[in-house]
Amino acid sequence: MDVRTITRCCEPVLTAPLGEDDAEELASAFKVLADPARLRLMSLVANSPSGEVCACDLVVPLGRSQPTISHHLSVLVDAGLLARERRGKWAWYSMVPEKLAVLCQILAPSASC
Amino acid sequence: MDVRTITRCCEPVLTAPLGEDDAEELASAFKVLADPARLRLMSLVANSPSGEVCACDLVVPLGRSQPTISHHLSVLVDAGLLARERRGKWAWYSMVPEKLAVLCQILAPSASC
DNA sequence: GATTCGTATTGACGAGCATCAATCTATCTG
DNA sequence: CAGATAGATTGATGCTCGTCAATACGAATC
Repeated sequence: MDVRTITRCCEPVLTAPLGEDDAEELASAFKVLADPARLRLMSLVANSPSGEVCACDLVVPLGRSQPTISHHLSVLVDAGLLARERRGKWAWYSMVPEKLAVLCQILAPSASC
Repeated sequence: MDVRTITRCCEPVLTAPLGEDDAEELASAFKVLADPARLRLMSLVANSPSGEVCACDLVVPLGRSQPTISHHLSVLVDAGLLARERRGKWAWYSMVPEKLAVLCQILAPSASC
């Protein structure tokens, strides 16, 4: 199972025993969400009217250093939860909402489909 | 926001900016899921025909020591994801599926409701 | 080309946690 | 009560990771 490639609805992991490899992979996906700074970053991007946010506008509201913000943004991009686009000196980030829905469906398929 | 007390549907955190305290709490909830041993334990309980599993039947399939299994089960119970019932010498565990659905709805409200 | 500015990377430090061995607690059975 | 068994707790260890200071990279401007 590759969490990052699952796209169709209703792939309920909790309706079949989970092997060690699959569990490791799914745990890695949740690990990305298990950090308050990353959740706040996603929240700020998700609530931007334009649908994207400049990295330069994320350091102050988060209250962390610039390298820390850059690190968390990279983790979110690597996980496929955010998309990065460079424009000149600035980096703009936008949501990839499908990834969240996939994790949701894995957890609670009965609630979604 | 108290993740463990939210019961109604559609409480989309990602449609409103997330404060540091709320983010910390939500991150803690995901941290519980961000471990392969705990995911496998939940998977085994969720797939039990009787709806409950004796702790004595979880040590061997997980391939971890008895104290480690006991530790993870306690974490899951404390998070409200599993319920524990003692019967004599044995401890039986069952799912509390509502908690998973709550996390799902927080993440991807549009997919569920 | 030199400077400036935004972002990414590197290295180091400290906290948190998954794990196990040893021990303790509780319950059942002679 | 004594022994046995299931589960929880304690203490220690090693690893992961969030964080920051310092630095490197890249693009725009002069």
